[in-house]
Amino acid sequence: MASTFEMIYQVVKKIPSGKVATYGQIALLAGNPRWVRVVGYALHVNPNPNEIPCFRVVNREGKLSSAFAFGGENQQRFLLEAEGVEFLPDGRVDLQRYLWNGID
DNA sequence: TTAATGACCTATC
DNA sequence: CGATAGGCCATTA
Repeated sequence: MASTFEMIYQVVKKIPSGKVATYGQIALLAGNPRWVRVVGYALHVNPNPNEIPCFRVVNREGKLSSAFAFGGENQQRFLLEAEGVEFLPDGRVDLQRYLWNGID
């Protein structure tokens, strides 16, 4: 079924390793830039956490939301660091270098 | 069917 | 520069 969630999941799964994407970027790549709310909701339900790396999805500041119920916020940082993503002293991801361009 | 909520973003004061 | 309000879409009650 080609629902909005499916496209969102597709984009999230398309995020290459060692890169991060913002909700707005995903929404834009999914088809509509106003799905930022839906993206958050889609990742909230997260039916396939093993296929959908929600830890690679960050907000506009490069930080993850407080409701990260995947295993803890440390888990997100740990996974991203394991992929080679650097973190700023503020606890945010260096979007300037690790933000996904939308191109594989 | 209407109303309310949400892992957001942008604009305005 | 910091905080507040509004808006968009889909899902749930």
